[in-house]
Amino acid sequence: MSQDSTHARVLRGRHRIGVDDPGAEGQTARTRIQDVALQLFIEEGYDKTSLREVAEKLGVTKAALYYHFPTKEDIVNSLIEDRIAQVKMLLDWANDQPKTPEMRQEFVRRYSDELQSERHRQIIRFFERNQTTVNTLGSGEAMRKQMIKVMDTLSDPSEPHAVQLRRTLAIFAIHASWFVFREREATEDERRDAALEVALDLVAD
Amino acid sequence: MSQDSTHARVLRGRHRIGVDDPGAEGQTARTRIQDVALQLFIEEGYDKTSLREVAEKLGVTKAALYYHFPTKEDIVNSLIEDRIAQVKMLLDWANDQPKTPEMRQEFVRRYSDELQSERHRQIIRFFERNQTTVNTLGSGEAMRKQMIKVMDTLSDPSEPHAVQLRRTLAIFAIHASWFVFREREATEDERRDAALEVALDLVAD
DNA sequence: GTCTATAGCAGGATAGAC
DNA sequence: GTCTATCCTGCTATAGAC
Repeated sequence: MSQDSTHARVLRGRHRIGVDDPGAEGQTARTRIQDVALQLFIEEGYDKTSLREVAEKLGVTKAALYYHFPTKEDIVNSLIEDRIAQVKMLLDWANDQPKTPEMRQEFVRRYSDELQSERHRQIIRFFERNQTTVNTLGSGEAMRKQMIKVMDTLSDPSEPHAVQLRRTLAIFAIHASWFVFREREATEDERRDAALEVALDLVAD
Repeated sequence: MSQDSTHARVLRGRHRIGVDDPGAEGQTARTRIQDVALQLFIEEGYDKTSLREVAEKLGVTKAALYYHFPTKEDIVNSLIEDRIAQVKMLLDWANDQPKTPEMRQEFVRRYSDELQSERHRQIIRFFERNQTTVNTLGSGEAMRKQMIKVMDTLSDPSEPHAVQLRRTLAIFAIHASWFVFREREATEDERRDAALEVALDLVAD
């Protein structure tokens, strides 16, 4: 064995994060970092997750991360911007529609469908579990404002308060369904069906 | 001016946190610390709030805090334990009642009433905004388990999933109402009435 | 694109005087 | 009960080689 076998062993765990040209799974260095960071941010919280941890889980060093993202916050910002863009498409669609009960139901259906994407589900979980962090970020403020637009799509301030709240709850029903059925045995399909049934009823007339 | 006038000026800002014998406002040193910490934990997040900040806002030093609470986490634990005790009284009442729609409605009414207390509203806000922190605390786990008991009070696993979700949403309706009406003009009375109306409907048959 | 090394700072917590 | 002073640890971020 050579003298530096220990060092070599350590280095063996390391590798490039990813090339800009997406690999077989379509993962770039950027998305790989986002994935790992997002998971840790959900599990341990944004503040308690250090870049050292993220780097280790990726098998690289902290400094390598800084090549892809200028700061820790920028990792979060990039995630939130993806989410904002996604919801914006929903809102753009809704803006071209008449404000009917059918539109609201279709909106809810699309909102639910769109959360089939594991990534977006995770971003929402991140958002819910790190609210104080998100509130200090510019992108967090943008997401809050967008949430208000979603509320405006489902009801408007001229309606009775109870109606406004009831309609808004449709979105909460979908979000909360993961929490509620985590403790009760239910398959993912059952969860989605139940959430949709309740949400659709909440926005009906 | 004496030589140490600057030092004296600094010290003038300091005072004892409180005596064990409650003052005019019934505030002990302990509750004063809890109040200030709770507010900061909500605004900036638990992790981003330093004990230095809490101490400064109270006009004392960090070390003084450590006399009243052995660790930073213990401040949070003390708060959560207060909340758990409060909800436990509600659950104890519910356990002596038959499982009828009327009981559920009365439960919801009591749950809403009990949140007239600013302190408990704040603890809930703290909970919602610092979920990742709370998840690493023993007391947080206890509160999560208690939430499941609340769900069990309003419905049970033998019912259809949509019914379970719908009933559970009654509690979310009350919690979410502060968020929803923060953006829309509504008085506190209007907020409470709307929340109660929606919540009562959700647990009705 | 990744590394080693380190600057620079802030946090939680403790010791011991008063 | 409160203070000053300090320890220790861990973090974000940067410099500069390869």
